[in-house]
Amino acid sequence: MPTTDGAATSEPRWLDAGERAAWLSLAGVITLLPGALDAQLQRDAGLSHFEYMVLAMLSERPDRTARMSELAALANGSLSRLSHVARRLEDQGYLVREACADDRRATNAVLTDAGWDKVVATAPGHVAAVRRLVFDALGPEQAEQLRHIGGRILDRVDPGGSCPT
Amino acid sequence: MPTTDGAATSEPRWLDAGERAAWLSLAGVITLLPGALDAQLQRDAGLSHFEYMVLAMLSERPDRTARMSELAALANGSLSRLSHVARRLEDQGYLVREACADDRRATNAVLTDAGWDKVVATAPGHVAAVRRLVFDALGPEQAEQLRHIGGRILDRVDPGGSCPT
DNA sequence: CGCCGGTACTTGACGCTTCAACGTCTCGCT
DNA sequence: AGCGAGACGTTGAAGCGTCAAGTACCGGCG
Repeated sequence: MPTTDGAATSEPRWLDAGERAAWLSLAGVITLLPGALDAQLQRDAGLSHFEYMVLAMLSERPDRTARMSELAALANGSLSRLSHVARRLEDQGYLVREACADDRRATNAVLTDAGWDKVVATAPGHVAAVRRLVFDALGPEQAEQLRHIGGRILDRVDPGGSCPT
Repeated sequence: MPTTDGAATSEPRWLDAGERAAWLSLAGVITLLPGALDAQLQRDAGLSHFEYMVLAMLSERPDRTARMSELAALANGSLSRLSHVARRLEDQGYLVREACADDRRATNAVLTDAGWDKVVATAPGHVAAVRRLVFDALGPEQAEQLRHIGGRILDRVDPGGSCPT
């Protein structure tokens, strides 16, 4: 396709060797880490990583309740994606959706007791996987660096992200 | 995540506050960055990020040729995934698959001239997106840290990774 | 009061990835 | 030789995410 750059297609600033290496590792991480996480959760709990995030985020809200759009933002997913996932989780009895009294356009997702138990049962294995795949490979100062770097990238990718770090 | 363990699992080592923050940003990055990359490539070139990786990796090989399994590893994907994608790319004329003479189980993927042109036309926009989303947010020393951290995580996630650093 | 733009969410269809099964070929062992 | 285990790649079905409507509702303005 023609190079549709708003302005003239000026010669781009290519990545130098270090940036290129950094990019290749990051690209590897973003394509392989989700699969590794999903594999552990699927095997041990029958959940996808996104499903787990939904349940986990909900478990930390007051009353274990959140609006669908709020929950979608917390889990880093689109509202449509959450809607599909919420139906499946509701079918499995892990959460309930109920109309919101204040604003009848809105829907509240509420974690059931079964959902809470599921999170409690699933969290240890998931944390172990995160530790094994990520933090076991890093020293404390690298974990700190990761936090800053991840935060900065996240600001670029998702300018409306909830928490500034 | 609940701090009480009510399940039959052994007490795990939970993430401390810093690790938790680092993990939340990394989780955000791995769920949102792929979509952002795909969006740019899809809009400007009609390619997914994985398709682009396949073409780009192939373009850097001698004779613009690689075995399917080799190419799958370079692009960080499964052989099955590559097989489906290669069929689509072949239909679009960007590569050809031909039987390998040495080992008749194997298949060689070869980038066509059209495929080469596609990479040349697509690369600048893609590099610009990577720069905008990642490196513009980081200083040189952070890029260096990212390279190390990414490499270490990648070793954990994909123990058979091709390039030792 | 009634309309109109915008918000909140849901739904259905389509495309892509995974998973499991298969066909083919290679190599080592007897 | 011939056999069996394993490597290479392809295929079809099933599941999940995205996209583009569609429904229901709020709030402001004429």
